[in-house]
Amino acid sequence: MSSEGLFDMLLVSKPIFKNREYLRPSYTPEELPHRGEQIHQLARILVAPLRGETPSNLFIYGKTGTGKTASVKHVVKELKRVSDHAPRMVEPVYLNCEVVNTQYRILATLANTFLDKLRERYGREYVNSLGFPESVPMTGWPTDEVYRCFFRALDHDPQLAVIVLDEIDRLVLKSGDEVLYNLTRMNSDLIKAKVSIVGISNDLNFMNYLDPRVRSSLSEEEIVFPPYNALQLKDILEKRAEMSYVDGVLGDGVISLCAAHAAREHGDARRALDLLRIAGELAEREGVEMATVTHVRRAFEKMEKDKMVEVVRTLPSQSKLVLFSVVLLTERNSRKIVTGDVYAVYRALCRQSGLDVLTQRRVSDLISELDMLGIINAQIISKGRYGRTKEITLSIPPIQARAAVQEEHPIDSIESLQLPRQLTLV
DNA sequence: AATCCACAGGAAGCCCGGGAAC
DNA sequence: GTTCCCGGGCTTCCTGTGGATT
Repeated sequence: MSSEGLFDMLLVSKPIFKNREYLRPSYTPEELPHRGEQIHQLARILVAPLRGETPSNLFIYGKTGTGKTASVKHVVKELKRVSDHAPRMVEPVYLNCEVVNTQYRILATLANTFLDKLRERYGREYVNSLGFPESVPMTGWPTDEVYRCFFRALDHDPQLAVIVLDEIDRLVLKSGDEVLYNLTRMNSDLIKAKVSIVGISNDLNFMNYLDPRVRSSLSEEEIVFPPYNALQLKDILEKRAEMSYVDGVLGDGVISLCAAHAAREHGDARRALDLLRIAGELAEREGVEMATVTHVRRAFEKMEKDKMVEVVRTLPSQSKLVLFSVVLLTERNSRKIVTGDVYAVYRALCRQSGLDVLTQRRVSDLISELDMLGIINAQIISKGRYGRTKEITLSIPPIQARAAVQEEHPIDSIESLQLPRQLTLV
């Protein structure tokens, strides 16, 4: 192949995408189809304080990819726009508890946010004259000091702080519910300002870890985001496809198939969009002018594969060695793989790479764990007189597993190992 | 019917790192 | 800082077991 033609194919073939950004998870659409009811409820609850009523806290629950975050962001944005003419300004703060996940960091972020707002409104000198610091450092202060700073900055003006805590379960799991307790209690001490907490979670179980007082005050209002069904997903995909794909490049049934796949996985719209995008990217890479259902199928396989490779790559090294043993045996052996074989190879691998050799008892557990993860399949079988064991097969292509494991253990083949006799002569 | 293989998998306890409590 | 406690990874020791073989 001449290097001259290297880019020809890519440039000459017609583009498939108009703008693929609209298919990425980072893009928040203006319009959220099939979430009208939830958005309406959200708006109804959040707008109450603008009419002088006491704000309610709000808890939102729904599986991943059901539009929780997008809906909240959307409503909060609208609310802020409307509130310019209301007696009480709305100041939304969005915090993702996956990132900001301790009491201190949350309070510090809030304090700094409202300090900034104060400066915006009155100028730096005035704010400094009130004895506020330039900013709250992200570490170092006593927590109650940070809290007080936030409190004062907030209560300086009549405003409604809408504090959105996304993935709130992460916070509670890591740092407990003390922050939530403090935040939900604030309203009784605030004079001019008010706060409204919006908690978002995809795990309903975490409520059990909360202090009952926090739980009841956080879930004064609750909104559930049900999964999208296949029809709704199809509708969403169609809208986005129109924005991101060139007209007519999507083959028959492409969107339906993406929707069907995602509907099976608890109606995750994010997954559906990924699928649609990757299918297009595969077609593009091939240099064809249309994405078909075959591309969707391949995109689906690719996504599954990527997920699996990631799981294998992050396995602890002992598990990797066990898995690698299975891979080597799969490549070399025609006979059934059983626990004993795996352990023998595993020991040889350990010795070669200088790792501690675990007991067979432990390796047996590791095998079960790999089975649970779906990387291998281990079935207990009885060979009568010849004992009872697990029969093991690899659930993923050996090359994939190899690639993911080998970066840590560069071993070429089973021949390079010194194995016990009875194994080598197969 | 009894035996016996090659493990499965439960129970108890050790060791270690990390976080909470003092 | 020290002490205490907890959980995870691991070992040791153990009992249990399905079915081909005797």
